[in-house]
Amino acid sequence: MRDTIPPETRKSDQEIVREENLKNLAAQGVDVFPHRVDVTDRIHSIVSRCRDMSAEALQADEVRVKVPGRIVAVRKMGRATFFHIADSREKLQVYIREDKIGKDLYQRFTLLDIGDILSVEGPLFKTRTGELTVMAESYTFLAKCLHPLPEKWHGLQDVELRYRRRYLDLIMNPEQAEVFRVRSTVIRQTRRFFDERGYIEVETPMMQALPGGALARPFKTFHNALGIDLYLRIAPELYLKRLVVGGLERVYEINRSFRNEGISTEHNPEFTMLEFYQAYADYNDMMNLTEELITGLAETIVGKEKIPWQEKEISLQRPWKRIKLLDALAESSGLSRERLENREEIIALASDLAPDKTLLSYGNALDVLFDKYVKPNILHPTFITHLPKEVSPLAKASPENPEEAERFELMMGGMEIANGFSELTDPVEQRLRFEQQAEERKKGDEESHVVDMDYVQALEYGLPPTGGDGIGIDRLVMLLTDRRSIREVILFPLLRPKQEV
RNA sequence: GGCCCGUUAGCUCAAUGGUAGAGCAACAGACUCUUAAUCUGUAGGUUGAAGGUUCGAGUCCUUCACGGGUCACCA
Repeated sequence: MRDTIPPETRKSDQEIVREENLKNLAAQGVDVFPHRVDVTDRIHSIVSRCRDMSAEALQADEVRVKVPGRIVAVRKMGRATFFHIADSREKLQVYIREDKIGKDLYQRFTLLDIGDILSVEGPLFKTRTGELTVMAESYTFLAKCLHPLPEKWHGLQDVELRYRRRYLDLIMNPEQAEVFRVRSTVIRQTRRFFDERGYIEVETPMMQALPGGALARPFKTFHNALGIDLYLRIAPELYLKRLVVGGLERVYEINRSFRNEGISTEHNPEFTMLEFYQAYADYNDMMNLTEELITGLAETIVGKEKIPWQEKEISLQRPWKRIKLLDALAESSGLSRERLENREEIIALASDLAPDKTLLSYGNALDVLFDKYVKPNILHPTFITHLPKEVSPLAKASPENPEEAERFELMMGGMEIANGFSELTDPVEQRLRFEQQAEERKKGDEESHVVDMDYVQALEYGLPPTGGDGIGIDRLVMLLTDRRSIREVILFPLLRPKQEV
């Protein structure tokens, strides 16, 4: 186990030096935890404004700045020092010399360490090598960094430390900070996308007495005053459709759902999902909307129709491929349609592929085959449609084939990104589907859908034909930033807590 | 949960079973346009934890902890 001793009980020599430097600063009358600071500029704005100005122009304009930043590199040469300050985006060089700033302030600067935060005031100039630089005429101490920063050249590499102390990752690895800017852009633009289309954003319960809307195991918790068990939601779906019953014809929600499952490069126990529902629409409309949303995001973030993905390229050129599940299976597994429709044979086949899996229904079995033969090989966005009705208890059956649902899953980069369908609106049918799920549960399938009679009652008041869709935001961000692990796009992914020894 | 890999100085990494090293960072000194600054010198370690084998273990064995990957579970 690493890092088991709390920092306060074991200090490196470097940490002791930093503490001493802080004490010395305080002894010199420096306010080491200042309340307020006047800054007029940011590194980013200075760089973007003045990077391309000539040395002469800078001098003529006498551009003065007062800019805060963290010291990330120091090059001391006797009575003059160059150092770089940085934020999570960019660096800016500062030149400080004893004859400009005075002996006392220059001496005091030796009490500052790499990692400290300060603000620097002075005019901008260009060095001989042409680098934009602040000539420090004064500086203000803003915060002490009591630990040495990771290595300046390689940054912070240790994956575990990067997740546990994400702030260090953000300080040391600007390209990582960029991932989270992209994430913010995805969410902001998604909101705008739906707002522009007459949707309203809503918030529905994350604590639910009956966890429904997906086939998954929930987290359980307890409400003291009511004395009842509650579950963290596995999906907002059933509440959002209640709102459509209530006449909110277009609703969306972006927020966390929670599933009590294994952790992998594509699964975090809490994850951000976008769900949207539109009255008077069906699953085809939802596929179209999904295409529009994602191509729009890619255009903003990547700037083109081909996005880099793990040494390859994903083409987002529309229209995206739409193929029935059984056809996709037939294509890539070599099994004929006849055999694929033979329930017993498929179940037996899937049992061989997934021997640990008990309770194999035909629908589950197709799923096993799909995960094995089709999913890993899908690079470009593809809608897999007409999934088995028995694994789609909330979707309308297909008119052509009552065993299939008017449902799609969007796959790309080997991942499932979206899942949508024509919502089942018939309350009698819905009740029947719930009862079938209850049978599965009795057999021991913990992921079967719970019976939610309150939801059935809502349907009894009339849900118009409605299309619904859920998109995994984390996975979408993975695709748009070319990250292979979901932990790279979640600021604080779930890790097992460290034990104190 | 199975299997594989990793854990060594603050960080990035070395080290045939035989005295634990380097670079960066730190400390002391030189140095007023450097930029992975340079030069000289110094210090820094319970090698993730606990056992075991051995004359001798960072290295081999066992168990455990945490992480990564993969398969399974799981949308």
